[in-house]
Amino acid sequence: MPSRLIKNLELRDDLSIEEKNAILELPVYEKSFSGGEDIVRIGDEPENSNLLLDGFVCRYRDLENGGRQILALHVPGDFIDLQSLLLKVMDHSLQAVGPCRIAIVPHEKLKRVTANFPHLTRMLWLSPLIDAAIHREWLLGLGRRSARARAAHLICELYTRLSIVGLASNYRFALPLSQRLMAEALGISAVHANRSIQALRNAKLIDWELDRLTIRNWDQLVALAEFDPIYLHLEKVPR
Amino acid sequence: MPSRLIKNLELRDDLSIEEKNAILELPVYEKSFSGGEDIVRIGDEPENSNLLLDGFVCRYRDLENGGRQILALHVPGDFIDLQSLLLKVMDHSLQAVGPCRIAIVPHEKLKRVTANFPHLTRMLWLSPLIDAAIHREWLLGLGRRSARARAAHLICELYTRLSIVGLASNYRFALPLSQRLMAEALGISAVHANRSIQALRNAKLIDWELDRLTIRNWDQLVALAEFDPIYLHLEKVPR
DNA sequence: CGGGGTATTGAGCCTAGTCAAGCCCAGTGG
DNA sequence: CCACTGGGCTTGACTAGGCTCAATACCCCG
Repeated sequence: MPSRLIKNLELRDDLSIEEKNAILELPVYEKSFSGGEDIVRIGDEPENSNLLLDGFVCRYRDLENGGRQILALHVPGDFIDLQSLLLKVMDHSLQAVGPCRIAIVPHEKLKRVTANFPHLTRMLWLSPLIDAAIHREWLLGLGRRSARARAAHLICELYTRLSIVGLASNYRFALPLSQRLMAEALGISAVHANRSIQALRNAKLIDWELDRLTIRNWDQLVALAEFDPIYLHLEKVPR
Repeated sequence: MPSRLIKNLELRDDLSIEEKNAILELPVYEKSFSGGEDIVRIGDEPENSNLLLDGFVCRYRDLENGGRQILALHVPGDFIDLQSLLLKVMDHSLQAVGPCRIAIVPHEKLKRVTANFPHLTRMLWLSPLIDAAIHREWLLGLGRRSARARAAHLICELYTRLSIVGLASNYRFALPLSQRLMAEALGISAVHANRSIQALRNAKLIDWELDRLTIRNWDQLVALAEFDPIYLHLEKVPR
């Protein structure tokens, strides 16, 4: 259902009828993955790009010593590997975090869109550009923020991103990450992730039981994380 | 001189005569900056994008506690902020590392290119996509590599990127970074950067005196860094 | 009831941060 | 020519944040 894509793009700029039709006419087929399954692997040369419909997906890289770093987390509505249209060879892998559903769009069709719809093309390119902006924010965190602040920042980011696609509200959302995955995203060990999260709990900033996370003090969480959503580029402006 | 841009794009795919002309006809004006000068600041809404002609530029972000993280380093030939064409508001700052020269291209003209030259447009979008790929590689490093491996990796990356634009050869190149900047890029303190670099020197992997860096043992440096240039997407293929 | 994955807690260690001092070198001004 | 200054590099000593190993508890599910 690329209608999810339309809704997502329209958060950032209006689309014309023709552009919406062009999206709706994209021949997509859907596919489901279960948690832990790889969707695309490093070294692959995909002929399709994937739109995440339901569930969570991460990008990751492994190191020889067994270390693994989660490079990005994706929420429903994200075009998770549009970049493979131009970059050809995958430089990282994509994995389903939990059960998820994906719409597969052939590169060939996307290329046709780029030939006929310049503005829509720009709108599609927003997605990898915002991914890059999020990468930069994570770089700042991994380089300079404390483990606690990084955890707080990730929670702020996920809450914000889930809110705009209607999957979070009232400071509550379903967080399908194990502490191990959280640790892999934050660049720390699982043990330390546990302690960092407990610090947030003890400071009464969050509750997190099973997979439901509740933010108990948004302002303090934002302050601790130095979270500023500017990097998510949520403004609706002509692009 | 956008001819530098043409040369750079042609590393990754051929351009037609018309496409080259379209680039050459871009009205650019040049500007020089001295080391430490900001080129664009976080929060700005630029109406131009910048092509780096000479010198080095970094992207960076500051934290309230005074910490600063360098998010990316750019070498001559890089289109350093094409993303501002779509993202409108800068989510980070750009600073000249040393004296540098820049070609300024109005967004309006670039937009016209995207309307008329789909393939050239895709080629231009390569630049921020490769930036994102480099971001991901740095994320892996900041999250999981040791300080020494990170330093080694940065050296491998810079050598590779400078080689393809003719600014490095025979395992030697001009490295205009102070150890403080190196530390800010690697996400460590200046003191620790010093010790990490000395470790590389003592292991006879590199020499680094003044601003000339010599790689004494490429293979070992690559092995220590687990450097694989796949993420630089250097293949020349139809895009 | 048993097993696997996940969360929690403690103990000891090590990487990297902080603070501080000294060094070298280039540039400046007397 | 020399004293002075400031920036970058180097080193030492101490501290702290985060890692590893290990044991225990927990919970879901079969």
